[in-house]
Amino acid sequence: MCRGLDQILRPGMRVERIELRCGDLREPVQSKDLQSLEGQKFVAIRRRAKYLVFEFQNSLLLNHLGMTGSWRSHQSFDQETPEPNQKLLVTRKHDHLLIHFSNKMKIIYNDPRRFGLILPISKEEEMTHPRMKILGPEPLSAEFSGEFIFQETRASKASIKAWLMNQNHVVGVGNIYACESLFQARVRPQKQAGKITRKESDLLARVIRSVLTSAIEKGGTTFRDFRQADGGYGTYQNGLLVYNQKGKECRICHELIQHQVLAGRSTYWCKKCQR
DNA sequence: CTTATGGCCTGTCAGC
DNA sequence: TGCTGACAGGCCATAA
Repeated sequence: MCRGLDQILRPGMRVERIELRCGDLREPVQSKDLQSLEGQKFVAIRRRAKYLVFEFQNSLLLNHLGMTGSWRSHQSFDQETPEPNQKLLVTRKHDHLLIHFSNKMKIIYNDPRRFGLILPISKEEEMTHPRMKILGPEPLSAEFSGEFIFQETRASKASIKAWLMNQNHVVGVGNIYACESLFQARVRPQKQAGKITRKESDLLARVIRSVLTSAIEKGGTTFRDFRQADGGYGTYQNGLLVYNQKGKECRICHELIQHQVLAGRSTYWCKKCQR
């Protein structure tokens, strides 16, 4: 999503108007909270954990997609042939926020389940905001290593899967990627985090990097309505080894893939390959 | 303090 | 076909 938006948004584009249609998201947001963005130039977009960070001249807009959030763009005005061929702006159900730029480009935030978050903050707050400061290291950063996992899990009585999915420990590892990583590292999701060995920690760090890198390359995992900014689908679901594979044969040992709800989330594993 | 659970929402799918 | 219930990639308030 970040890459898709980066292709569309150009530094210097000015926000003409912010149109909030529904502020009833994870945290309520009101039009007046977003008003100061109007008139500001767009600077850049980046990602921190599962948040998109829109950087403008004087402030930031954080956006978490939750489970079903997505952005698409709309060029409502054809510069070459203005009046007669003007494209109508077509909006859809669950379009909650529209950012209108002065060059007639619009980006539209759509989120059926409204688990997403729109949060305007100042540039100074990026590191100190309660939602930001609790976040663990990026899994693709140097800070995230086998040593890190081993040290940080010593006192934990939670399952390794719950530990990995806790964004305070390491960010970006969601349910699918936790299942897939644990399979590749041959570690059972139910294993107590504090009992993970140093060797398992090293392997886990390596496979998490490779799983996430591969998923990013493939544009993510699409099941139902998760889309990229261009409306396309990711293809990571085609290579899933355990997630959503209940009752199918393990690709390594042909044992049937197990399923249970662990820490409230659907969990898949191979009882023979994973110890 | 840590960990587990239920709930937020709407849409989709399988099964009847 | 239409209905119902289960379930969904995240997170947080609350309970234990």
